[in-house]
Amino acid sequence: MSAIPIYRQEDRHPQAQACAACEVRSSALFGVLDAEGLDRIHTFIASAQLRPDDRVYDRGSPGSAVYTIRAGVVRFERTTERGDRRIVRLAGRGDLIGQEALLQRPYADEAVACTSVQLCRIPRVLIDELATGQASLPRELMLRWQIALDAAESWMADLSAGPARRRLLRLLQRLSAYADASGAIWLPRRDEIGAMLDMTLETASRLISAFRRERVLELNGARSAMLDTAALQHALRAEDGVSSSSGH
Amino acid sequence: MSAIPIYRQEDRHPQAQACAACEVRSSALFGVLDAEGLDRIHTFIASAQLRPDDRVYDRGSPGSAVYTIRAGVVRFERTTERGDRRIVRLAGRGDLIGQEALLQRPYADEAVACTSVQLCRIPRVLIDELATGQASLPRELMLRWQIALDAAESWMADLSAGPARRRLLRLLQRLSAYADASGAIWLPRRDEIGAMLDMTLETASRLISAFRRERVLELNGARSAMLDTAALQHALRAEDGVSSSSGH
DNA sequence: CGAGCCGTTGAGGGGATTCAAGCTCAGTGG
DNA sequence: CCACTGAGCTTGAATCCCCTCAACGGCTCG
Repeated sequence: MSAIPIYRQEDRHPQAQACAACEVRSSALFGVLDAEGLDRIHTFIASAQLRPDDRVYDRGSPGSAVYTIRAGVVRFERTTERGDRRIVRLAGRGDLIGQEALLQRPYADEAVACTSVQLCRIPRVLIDELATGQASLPRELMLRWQIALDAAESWMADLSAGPARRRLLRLLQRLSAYADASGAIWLPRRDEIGAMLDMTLETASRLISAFRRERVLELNGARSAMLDTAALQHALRAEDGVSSSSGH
Repeated sequence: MSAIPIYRQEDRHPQAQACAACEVRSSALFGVLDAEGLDRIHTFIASAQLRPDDRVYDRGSPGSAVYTIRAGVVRFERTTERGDRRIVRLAGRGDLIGQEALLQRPYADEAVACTSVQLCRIPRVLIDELATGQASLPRELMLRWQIALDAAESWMADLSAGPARRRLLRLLQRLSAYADASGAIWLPRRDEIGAMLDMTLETASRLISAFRRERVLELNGARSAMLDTAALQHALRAEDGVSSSSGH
């Protein structure tokens, strides 16, 4: 960027340049920092590239860093007492994850890459240090927490209630928010859909097949699909409109 | 408390004395403040008594205060696009609610008293003011956020999956954490159980009846019951043990 | 090329919903 | 005093959605 003084260009750590050029910076945690601030922290931040099913961190492990998602989709899993796993939430581009590390607490969930994922690892000590100087940082952190809380609650409200068909339609609607440049969405494996929506993989498969017949969805390789958003909205309205108003 | 200087006793605002004597103070937000700190803030804090079904705040209304729950149970509700309400989480003694107000955001949920509830209303501006002086306050706030996030995710993980019987057993287990001095738990109305666990009120009623026959539960007036925790644990183990290990 | 993973589809059964009737209990007013 | 009412709870019967069990096909990979 032309605003950066030339004499510092050569001094700057490659990662500092990467941070300055980062396309999610304005919406991410360190959006509040200026170029000088970035210079101070660059050596501690590491960017990483994950492949599908790579773990970001495990539930219960001592948290020493938070992560900003630059690209891709990450899921949060828990294992119930009965031993089956549940996916409780998704996170995507611009989201901050693993914030419990800032409180020196173990991670609350297992975080796993759904798609290929790019993220930045930010050590806890770095945030601690910055928080004393940068007054706006705590507020920024609280905002991230509220975003996560809101996501968890809204996931609960409209992905865990009603008939299987409606839950899956709602999930597709959410996945469309994570669509890539070509408009293709990440389509979970059938058993992953089951873990998200509390249904069996067979039910998920039958529904996906139905949506294909209804032209709501068009498969595009194994884990990718194109959505017909108009047809999706139509199907959702049909779900919400017809049946009785109490319960489901 | 004998540690409080006598000459200040008469000066102290009644609310300041109430705060100093508050039995949840050590676990609540202002546990980090000393007597002097309490003196400064007392005039802004108002305690309130709510009756069942009284609303603390509405979703969407501009948040100007957070609340600490001193006694009772509060539920968070959302209304789905289809028009039916869902209860996404509970909060109880010692919990901080409505934190989104600190970010000058509208409340994310409707908060409603389940039992009779005692709480303290803390204006946003008061927290803003204290945050500049009291360095430990932001950390304390973040901790509350993480507690809320964890509650929402664990609610999702074990109250929204599996057969109706198991979900209701799990709910009873959670409600036992909010039992009063006599050991009695708050028992929701049948349609409220439905809104929490995504089942019809008839199913909830049938299950409650079954639990009474099995001596897991003994009704104790309309909204109150005694739990046999041993029988409850036994029933839960039976649920988790017998059936197949995949799905439910 | 057989093994294993993932997805699809079918048949049958069971658990939860739907529809319906009746019950208790508190509040109200004749 | 007691029928009247309505809200909440219970229970029954029938239906249906979804789960369970099962078989099969496509695909990758050793």
